[in-house]
Amino acid sequence: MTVHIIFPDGSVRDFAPGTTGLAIAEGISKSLAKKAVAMALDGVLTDLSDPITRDAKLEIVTRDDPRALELIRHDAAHVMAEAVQELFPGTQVTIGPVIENGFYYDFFRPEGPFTPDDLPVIEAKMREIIARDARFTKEEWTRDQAKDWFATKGEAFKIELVDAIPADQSLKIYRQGQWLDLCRGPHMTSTGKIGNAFKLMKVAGAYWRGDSNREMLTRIYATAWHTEDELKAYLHMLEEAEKRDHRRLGREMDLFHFQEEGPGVVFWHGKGWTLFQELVAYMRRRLRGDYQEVNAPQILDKSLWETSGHWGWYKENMFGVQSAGDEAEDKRLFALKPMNCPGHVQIFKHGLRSYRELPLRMAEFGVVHRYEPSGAMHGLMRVRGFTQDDAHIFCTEEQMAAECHKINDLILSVYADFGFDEVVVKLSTRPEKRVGSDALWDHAEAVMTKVLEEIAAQSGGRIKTGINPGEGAFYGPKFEYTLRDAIGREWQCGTTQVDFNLPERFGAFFVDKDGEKKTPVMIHRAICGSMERFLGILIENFAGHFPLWLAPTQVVVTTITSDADAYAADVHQKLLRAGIRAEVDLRNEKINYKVREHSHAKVPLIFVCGKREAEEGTVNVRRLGSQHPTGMSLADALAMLADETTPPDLRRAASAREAAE
RNA sequence: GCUGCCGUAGCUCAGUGGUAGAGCACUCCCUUGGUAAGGGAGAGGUCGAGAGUUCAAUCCUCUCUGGCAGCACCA
Repeated sequence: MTVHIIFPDGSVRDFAPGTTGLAIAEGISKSLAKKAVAMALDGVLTDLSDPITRDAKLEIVTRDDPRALELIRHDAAHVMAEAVQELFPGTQVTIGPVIENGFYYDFFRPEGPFTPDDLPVIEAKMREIIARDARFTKEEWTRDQAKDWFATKGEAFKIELVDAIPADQSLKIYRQGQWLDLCRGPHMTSTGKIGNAFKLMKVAGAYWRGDSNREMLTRIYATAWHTEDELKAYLHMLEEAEKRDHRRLGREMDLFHFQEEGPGVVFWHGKGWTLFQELVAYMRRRLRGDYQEVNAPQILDKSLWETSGHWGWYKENMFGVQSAGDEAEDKRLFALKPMNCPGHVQIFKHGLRSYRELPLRMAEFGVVHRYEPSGAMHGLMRVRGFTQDDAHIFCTEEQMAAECHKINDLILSVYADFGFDEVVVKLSTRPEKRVGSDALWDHAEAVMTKVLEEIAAQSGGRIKTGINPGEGAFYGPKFEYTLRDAIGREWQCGTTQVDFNLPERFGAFFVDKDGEKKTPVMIHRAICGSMERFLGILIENFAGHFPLWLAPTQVVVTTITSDADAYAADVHQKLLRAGIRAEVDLRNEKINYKVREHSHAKVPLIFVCGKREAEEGTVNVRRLGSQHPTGMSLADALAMLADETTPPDLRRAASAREAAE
C-alpha cells in the first residue's frame, strides 16, 4: 500500500501511508524542509506534520508563499494571546481570527479593557515568544478533556466554544511551548516563523459572538506581513487613507461642516453644494427620457406610515413631527419621511392607471431622515438626513427582468463615468422575517438569478457577481452594487429591490388589457444611494482632486503684480461668461504664496496673468500638481476649458450628435 | 445603542486648582515679488453645557451633549 503524491512539477512519487509533509520535504532537500512552514494538499493548507493518508497533489508551502500570510497572521494571533496571558494573568481568551490586513484577538478582562499603553508591552512580549521559537504541536482531545482543562484555567468562553463545535468534528488543540489553545488550524511549524513584520494597531470593544446582549470583550487589532517592507507599505497606505479622509478634506476645502446642534445633518457650504448640485444635475440628465421626476412631501400623517408598515417595523428609527406650540389644538402626529416609496405610491394611485403606462418610472431626489444610532454616524458616510437618488418603477411581473437590466445598465454606466470600473453585484435572497408566499419568493428569486447570470455574461467577466443568502429585504429580493475605489476600498452604493408588498398594502392597481384590476410590481432602485455618502466616496476616491467637470472652483485667475489686475479681471469675466466656475485673486501677495494656497485648496487650474500675459493676451496655465505651467492664448484656453469641463454624459451626447450629422 | 478615548481661538495643538498660550488662517501697514509660505503690527477664547467638591474649577467628581475608534445597527 502506498499513497501517490503529485508534485507541482507534475512528477509523481509513492510514499508509505502516514508519511508526513515534513518527511517528504526533508526527502527533497534539507533546505526546503527548513524553509517549509506548511503544505497544501489538493490545494488545502494543512499542517506540515500531518500524516498523508491518501493520494493527493502536494505543495510544500514556504514562508514566502502568498498562502503563508494567513498562517503568519493566525500564528501571531496565538502568540498575542499567549503574551497577554503571560502579562495579565486572569485574562480570558476567546477567539482570534485572521482579517483583511491582519488579525485580532478578543479577550475578556474583569478589570476592564486594555489601553493603547498596553500595546507596546504586549508587542514586546510577543517578540520574546517568537524569539523562543517554540514548535506548534497538535493534539486531539475529547470534549470532556477540553472542558475540564479550560474549567481549571477559568476559561468560560472557551468552554462555550467547545460546546459549539458540531459533534461530528474532532477537537484540536495546538500547543506552543507551555501555552495551548483550541483551534482548527492549520499552523506553521514554530512561532519563530512569524517573523517581526507585525504591529499592534488599536484596542476596541466588541461583543462576545457579535451579540449586543452579551459581554463586551476587549479586542486588540494588529497587522502582520511577510516582510518589514510590506508592513511599512501598509502603514504608509493607512496614512494616505487618512489624508484623503473626506471629513478632513471637507474642512480643508471648505465643502461642508457639522456642528453639535445638528448631529448627523450636513451644513453644505457654497463649494460643497456646487459639487452636490453638479452631481444631481448629472444624475438628472441620465434620467431624462426614461423617468418622470416627482417630489413627495417631507412630512406625512402617521397613519400613512402605519399602512406602509414602517410605523410597525421601523418606528424606532423615525423622526416624529408635530406642532411645537403649547396651545396648538392640532396634535396630529406626522413623521418626517424615512423613505420616498409611500409617497410615490400615492402619486401612482392618483387617478386610474392603465397597463399602457407601465413600466412607469418615478424618480425623486428625495430628502429622507432616519434616526440612526448615535454610534453609527460617520461624516457624510452615515448621516441622519440625506438625499437619495431614488426611483420606483411600477411594472408588471413580465416587465420585471427587463427593468432590472435597464437599471443595471444605468448603474454601471454611471459608475464608469466616475471611473469606477470594478463593480460587484450580489443578489440578496429571502430573509427569515419576510412577507409573501414561498411561491412568490421562488419566482422572484428565479427571475433575479437569471438576470444576475445575464449581467455577468454581458460584462464579459468584468462584473463579478455573488449571492448574499438571507440578506434580502422583508418585501423582496434585491441586487446590491458594490464599487471599488482608488485605494481598493469597497463601497456598497446602488441597489435594486423588487417589492411585492407595498403596492398591495396601499391598494395600488392598474387596469390591465382584459379590463381587470391588477397590482403592479414595484422596483425600488438607487444608484448613488445617498448623495451625501456618494460625495464622501468621491472626495476620498479623488483625494479632493476632482475631475474638472465636478470641481467646485475650476479656475483661479491670479496676478503676479498689480499691473495685470485689469487684465486678470477681464479674463475672469470672460471665463464666467463662458460658464466656467472661475475666481479671481488680485491680492497683493507673492505668486508663490497664491499658488501654494490655491494648490492646497485643490483648484485644478490656475491661470497666472502677469505683465507679459496682459501684453500678449495670453494666460499661463498651471495644472494642479504640475510643476510646468504652459502659456497659451486666452482663446485656446477657453476652447480647452469648454472641452475639459464637459461632463462625460454630455461628451457622449456631443459625439452622438456628430455621428448623426 | 454598547465599550473605551476625546472636546481649549476658524484650523492644528500646548498648558495650569489662583479665570489662558503657540503656529497657520483673519484684519491693517510695509512690500509689486514670475509658479507651493516676504516682513511688521493687531484682533480673536463665558477652555462643549449644567451641577457638585473647594476660599477659588478650564483643570477634580457626576450628569448631559457632541465627536473619534471598534462592535451592534443600516428598512
